[in-house]
Amino acid sequence: MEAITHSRGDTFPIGELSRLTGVNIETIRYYERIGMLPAPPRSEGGRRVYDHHHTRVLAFIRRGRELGFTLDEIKALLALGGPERAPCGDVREIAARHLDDIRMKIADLRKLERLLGQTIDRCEGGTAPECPVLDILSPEPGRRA
Amino acid sequence: MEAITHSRGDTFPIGELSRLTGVNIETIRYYERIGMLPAPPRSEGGRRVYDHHHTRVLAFIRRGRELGFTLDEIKALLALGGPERAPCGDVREIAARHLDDIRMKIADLRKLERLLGQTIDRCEGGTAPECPVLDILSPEPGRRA
DNA sequence: GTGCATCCTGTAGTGACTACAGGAGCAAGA
DNA sequence: TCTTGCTCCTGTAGTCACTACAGGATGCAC
Repeated sequence: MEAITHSRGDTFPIGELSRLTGVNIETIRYYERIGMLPAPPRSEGGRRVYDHHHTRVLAFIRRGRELGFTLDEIKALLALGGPERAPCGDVREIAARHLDDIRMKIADLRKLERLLGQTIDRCEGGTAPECPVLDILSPEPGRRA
Repeated sequence: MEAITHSRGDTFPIGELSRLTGVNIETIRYYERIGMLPAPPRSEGGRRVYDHHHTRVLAFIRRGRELGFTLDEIKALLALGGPERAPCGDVREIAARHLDDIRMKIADLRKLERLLGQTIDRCEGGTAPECPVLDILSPEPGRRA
């Protein structure tokens, strides 16, 4: 009463993997090409045959990307989380560095939010000769003629 | 006692424009190629000769990029802020849309910050077989062996 | 057996740069 | 005058993380 598309219960083609993980088919093949995702076995007809393991790895990659990790960072995490779950400290370091980045990004964006918000508030619409939005971008506050 | 590099007081070569605005030389040429920055006149030897106007436009572009506008948005703003400072309402709309984006980005990053922060806190370092950082990425909370 | 969805490979495009090769111009010093 | 060395030129290719498309093969249901 579920998963009718699976041919043998636990293997499935690329389209199904795509549906399961929400990762675009083209992107899956791209990941394989650049070595992010292990190349799966092929069917007689040459089609990729995936199993649950691929779903896990791909979901991991996807989540990592959503969290803003680069593919290289994710590759490192995957390697660390591999066969024997090597030094957790290493994993932690990657994550901590990443957290710093995130905090800086947030700080920048908030500054920007304030600036842009205030500026828009000062804007009346219409065809005023002095537009605060354009002025905040201009490095020279004085010159408007 | 200043600006020795300027040959004639108010015109200067690309390297100087780069220094003045903090924009990479290659990027300046790139902007010219894609029509972001007006092509300057050339010297006899074929070198680009810039003046203060270019500094202003380029600084505008740079600031816009720092604030996260795309080049297309900046192009639109530049057009709007052009010869006759057309409808300020249009400018406002671009900026407002952009502000929405920024707010969403901030919200996302904060969620992420919390998640990552909590996870790292739970991490002891060492070579523990169970690493919370790797687990937050794993879609299956149960499976660790 | 026919139609059609799904899959395959390979290439090229995206945005916003950045890097490099290979050469020309230019200014200052010996 | 010549040389050194910096700046500049064009053009092309690389980056990241995809995305899109062409042109063809496969697989499955009816």
